[in-house]
Amino acid sequence: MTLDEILPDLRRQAADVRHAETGVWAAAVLRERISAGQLAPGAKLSEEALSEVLGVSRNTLREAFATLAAEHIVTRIPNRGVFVTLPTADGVREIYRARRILEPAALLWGSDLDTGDLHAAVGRAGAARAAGDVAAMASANQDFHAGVVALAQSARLNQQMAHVLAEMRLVFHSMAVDPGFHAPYIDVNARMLELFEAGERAEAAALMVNYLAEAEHQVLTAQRAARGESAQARRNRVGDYLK
Amino acid sequence: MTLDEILPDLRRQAADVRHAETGVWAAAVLRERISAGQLAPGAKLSEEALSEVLGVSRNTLREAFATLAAEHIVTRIPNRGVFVTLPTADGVREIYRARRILEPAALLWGSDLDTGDLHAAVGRAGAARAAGDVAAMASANQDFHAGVVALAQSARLNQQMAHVLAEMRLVFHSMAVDPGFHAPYIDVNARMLELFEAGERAEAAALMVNYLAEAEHQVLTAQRAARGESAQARRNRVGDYLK
DNA sequence: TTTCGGTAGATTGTTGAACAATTTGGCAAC
DNA sequence: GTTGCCAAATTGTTCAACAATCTACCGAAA
Repeated sequence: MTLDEILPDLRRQAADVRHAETGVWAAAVLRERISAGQLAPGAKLSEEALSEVLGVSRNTLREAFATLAAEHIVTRIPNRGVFVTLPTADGVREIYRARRILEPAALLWGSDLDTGDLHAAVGRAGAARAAGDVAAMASANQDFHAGVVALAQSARLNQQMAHVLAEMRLVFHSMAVDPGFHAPYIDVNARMLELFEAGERAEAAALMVNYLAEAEHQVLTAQRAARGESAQARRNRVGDYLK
Repeated sequence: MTLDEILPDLRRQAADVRHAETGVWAAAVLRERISAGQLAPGAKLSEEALSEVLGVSRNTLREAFATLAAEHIVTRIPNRGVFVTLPTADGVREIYRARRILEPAALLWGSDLDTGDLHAAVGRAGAARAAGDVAAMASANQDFHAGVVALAQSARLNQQMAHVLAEMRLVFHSMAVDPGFHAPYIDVNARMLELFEAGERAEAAALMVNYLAEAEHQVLTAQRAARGESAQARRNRVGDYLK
């Protein structure tokens, strides 16, 4: 999907902006659009076009860009512009290095007082699989892993995990995802939750480590496969904005 | 130390700014000054005064503020201004919740290929203690713990830890630190490194968990003690900028 | 005296225009 | 097919202005 196609949409959303927080608002709008895949990885975010469409000044838009860049959602190349981050293989490995620390550690040392969100996520994932809804399956899976990190009860780790998952969505958007990709992991998640609640934390953590290693491998493989065939398409898409 | 006192200093530093990156540069200058304690927690960062002194426009300065706010170094209150973050007890607890995940996990699952930085930090800490240099002791201790997280080999976790340690410096700047505060931890660090290199990772991680629990308790106690006696002084200091 | 509004001044939030610096792409010359 | 240079487009940054909001001050009422 190109920038031009969602311009009307964005224009509609740019009706009510109040004093004090326009920059935050603009960042939220862009974050949301990127997360939904409407602004694809590699796309250039033109200052002039976006500021016009969002109805904010270039200065305010730049404040939003600074926020998104800090979240790695967007990449700034000096004097060239701002682009939706296009995940690389190294980027994927970096993501999983972080996840292999955060998630097992949360299982080992986190609080076991409230696992409601985890149960809910497992439930949603199962329902999504039954309904054959791939997007809902992916979303529920992300919720589960965010919930695991939430066991650590640290706002900044939750935020970090949110950023990591946002970048994972970019990874998925930058390649074709096999419809059966997420399905096998649903049972693994359920099993992890079971172990965790039974007090078998070390086992749960070990399962998480295995899960993440396996997932990383699959993602890297899929990404490698996608890279070749979509390189030309991506060039075209980016070309739209550079022109 | 008040803003007025370091204005000349900043003005000197604001000589060479180039195209493309002024905002980043301004953020770096402020980050450095805050880290060094020259801009104390609670101090208001006036847009007009700072932009004038740094020789950047208010717009560019605001871009820097957005970056620092994302790092929690600075707190933005809408329509009131930007302040150097004044750590609260809850803030301290939040920091230690994150550290109790990151640091033990890095010891458990991190790479053991390069412990050079850790040995160096332990060495520096010992030398600093021998020399009675409290600041160097604190700095070396921070280097050690940053080095532990670095074992995870994740750029974003390293960055997260850097932010956490920056906020810890704010905590120390917001209270009087007992000269003997850091000394006992030097041996604990050395012992942790010893265990880690002997392959006793679980033991090293357990020691880390204890260390962090103990440190959190001490910091909270010291903070509580400092809060009452310095409340008036802080009010005065902040008052300088509100005038 | 204390409290309650209300107003004036100061500061932040945001915009739009302007110019400087850099990149890009085309075009000529070799 | 390179190489070098120029023109157009885009980003980087500043400046001045105005809107919105907060703070502090001050007089009126209790």
